[in-house]
Amino acid sequence: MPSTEKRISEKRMTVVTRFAPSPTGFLHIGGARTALFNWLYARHHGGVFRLRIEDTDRKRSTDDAIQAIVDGLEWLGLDWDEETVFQSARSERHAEVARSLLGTGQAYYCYASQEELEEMRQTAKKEGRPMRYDGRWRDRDSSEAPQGVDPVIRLKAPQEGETEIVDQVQGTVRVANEQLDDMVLLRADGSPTYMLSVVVDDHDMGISHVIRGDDHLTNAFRQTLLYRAIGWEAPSFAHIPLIHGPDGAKMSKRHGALGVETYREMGFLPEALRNYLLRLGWGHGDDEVISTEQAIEWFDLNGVGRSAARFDFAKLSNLNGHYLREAEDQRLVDILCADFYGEVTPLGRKRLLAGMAGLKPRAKTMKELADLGQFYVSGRPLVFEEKAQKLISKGGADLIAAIAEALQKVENWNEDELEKSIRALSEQREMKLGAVAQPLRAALTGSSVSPGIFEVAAILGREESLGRLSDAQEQMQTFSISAD
RNA sequence: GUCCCCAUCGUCUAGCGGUCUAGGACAUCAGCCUUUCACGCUGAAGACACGGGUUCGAGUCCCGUUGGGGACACCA
Repeated sequence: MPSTEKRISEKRMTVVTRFAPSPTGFLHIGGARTALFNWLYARHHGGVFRLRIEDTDRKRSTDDAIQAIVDGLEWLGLDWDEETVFQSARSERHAEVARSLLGTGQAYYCYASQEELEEMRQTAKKEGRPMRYDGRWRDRDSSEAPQGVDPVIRLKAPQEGETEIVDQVQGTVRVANEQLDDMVLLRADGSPTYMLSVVVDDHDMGISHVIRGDDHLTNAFRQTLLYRAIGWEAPSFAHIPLIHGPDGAKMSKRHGALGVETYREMGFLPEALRNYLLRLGWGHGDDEVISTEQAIEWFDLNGVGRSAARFDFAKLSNLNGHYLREAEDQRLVDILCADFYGEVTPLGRKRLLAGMAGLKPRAKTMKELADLGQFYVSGRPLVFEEKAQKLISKGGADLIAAIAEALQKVENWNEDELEKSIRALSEQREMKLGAVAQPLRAALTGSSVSPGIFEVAAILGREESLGRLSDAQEQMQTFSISAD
């Protein structure tokens, strides 16, 4: 009723945002984006980004999940400020606020049973009314309370009028108070509900901006009512659209959402995921490739779109390929050895590093990069892919021998000399260069696809290259004689 | 069922009344490059959901329809 015209003056207060996941599973992609937006908003404004673990549901919360969330945020490079708040540790404070509301008449004890509540929902549904608690204990005296029933504390919410929130993304949204019921603040066992905890914690933590998923929009109304009842000023809300799966439905743990660690395992780089997530629902003109530094400078709530976006692996892969090409070779080698290969010898690492420039542009993910570079770290003899076997068989033992012979004569084992030698051989045999280069590639890499073969041979070195050539020669007989 | 939100190429989006014969990116297709595969470059195809208004003028504002999504716990 108070004309909500109260101007939220652009005060110079510090921006404090938070990411508040419940540790019931991994950090999924939607949560990661919410965290990213909060982080960017805080960093952009030189504010504070905090982490709060909403573990009030002790039955479903696990330490593993907390660890997964922390690991996920760290991997993504989203660092938070100040100490992490564990909601479960604050239940006494939450209960205290609920009780104080009892004192001011803004809340009341309710003794309704589960059965009664279920019945209310059924009737409401049947009568086409919103499914809500009917307020039967609103004005009843506790003296009427049934014996042996532990009551819950409910908020005495206004039943008429409407509640409005001015959302930074969704704009002004109002809902009739009739739609909102007297929500439970404190459970029968004395534990606080989510709605209460969130409001108290956000207030106590000094959160100025609540940026979260769209699915919380209706909660914002209830929370607004609570803020009002307590007499606190509500933070600024920004409800960002959800990420949908390729099928257009909300991504959830049940529905296609993967933990960030899975993206890591699939070979995506954190900076690529950050860039992709940023562009999912946020835009800055035609800019696509946006560095994190640039993102901090540009990020802004009014760049956030209002409609849900579908997750698209193809675009993420493309972006990943871009960042892969930009990445330092040494870093790539380190990731490969740590996450994708088993034991890698120092020599293998050296070759991998030397060959990285040629490998990089051919991969979109670290996984692909790992497969592509496998031949640099594998010991002899190589396992030959089917296509490689065919290439070698087709060329014939004679050709492999000729190649080996030609290479043996190369004095300076470098890319140029090697190329000259093979070109000469192909001319001499009146063959196209490819007809010679492909069998050579197959013998040196075990594959039909690789970086430039002379570069590969140069990096592998004379001894290794000739060794692989003779391996191919020896193993030829064992190749399934698939003429084609 | 009730309430809320959304609606531009297949996907992500630019567009904040005229400069839109609607731009970019990914994906797709064609070509160039080439020892393979990529990378890179060039080009092609491809969208304002529909219907009413408002206005000199609407992708841009309003209403409705349709379609999608979300929320309705002593879960968070």
